[in-house]
Amino acid sequence: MNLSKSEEQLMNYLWKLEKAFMRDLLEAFSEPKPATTTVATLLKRMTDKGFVGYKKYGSVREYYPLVNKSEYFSKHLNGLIKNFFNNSAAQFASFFTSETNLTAEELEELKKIVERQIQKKKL
Amino acid sequence: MNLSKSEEQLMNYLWKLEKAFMRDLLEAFSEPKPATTTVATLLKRMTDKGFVGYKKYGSVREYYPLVNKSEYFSKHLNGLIKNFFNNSAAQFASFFTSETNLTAEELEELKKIVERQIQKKKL
DNA sequence: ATTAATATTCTACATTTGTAGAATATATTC
DNA sequence: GAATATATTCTACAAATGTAGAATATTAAT
Repeated sequence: MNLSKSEEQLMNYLWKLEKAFMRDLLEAFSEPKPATTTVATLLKRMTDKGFVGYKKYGSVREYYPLVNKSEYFSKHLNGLIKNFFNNSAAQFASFFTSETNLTAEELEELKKIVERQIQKKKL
Repeated sequence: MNLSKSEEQLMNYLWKLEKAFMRDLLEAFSEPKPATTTVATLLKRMTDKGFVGYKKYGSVREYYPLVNKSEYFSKHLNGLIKNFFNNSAAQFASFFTSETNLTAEELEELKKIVERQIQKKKL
């Protein structure tokens, strides 16, 4: 089961807040904010799908993510990679660096990151 | 307007084939293949959405992509990046290298790619 | 306690998506 | 040309999604 676009957006707020009451989530949206009931519906669906949990304080719920962002994201990314790059992460990486316009600094940064990864592998 | 999951899959075959008749597309699917009408419906929707064009040969159509794969993909990716990484490609890159498990060779390859990009920037 | 604000549940409904049958048009083969 | 295979159009329908009103429960404020 997967999150839909708007569920994903809400999930993002939840990841950022780490835990949140309805109020907090509504605040997170920029204008025009969706109706409370809309958010409630989404939360219910997300809960049903197993992406969101909550703790009850009286009758009010404090929601929190049940999946962590990088986990979710990397699954996503792997799907994309599989779908578009015959499952080759390297092929994707190549595409990524040429198509995403990183600045010189970002590229240097990326290079360092890669080097660090290489070092790690060598241990 | 965006492609749905199964439209995307079909689009992938079309990108690979560059141009194709109904028959070719059906062949591209692995078992269990969808019904011809299913593919036809998808093609019609994709045509309506402006992602696919065709040339008529008599009454039969040879379909071809109207958007190119990297273009489509990079838009996609940018969406993801915007959505998950506050629009920072570098942040994404960092995530990517640590989460996607590239082999040592792939990392070296990636490093070269990045270096090449850096060189390009310097010109 | 009464009122006002909020949260939750239920219900609803238009769109989009996944999937394909029926009917029809066309092309191919014997 | 009759039979067969194939493509296209039309119609259909269930599930998922985006969105929210109505009703209700709960909490906070006066």
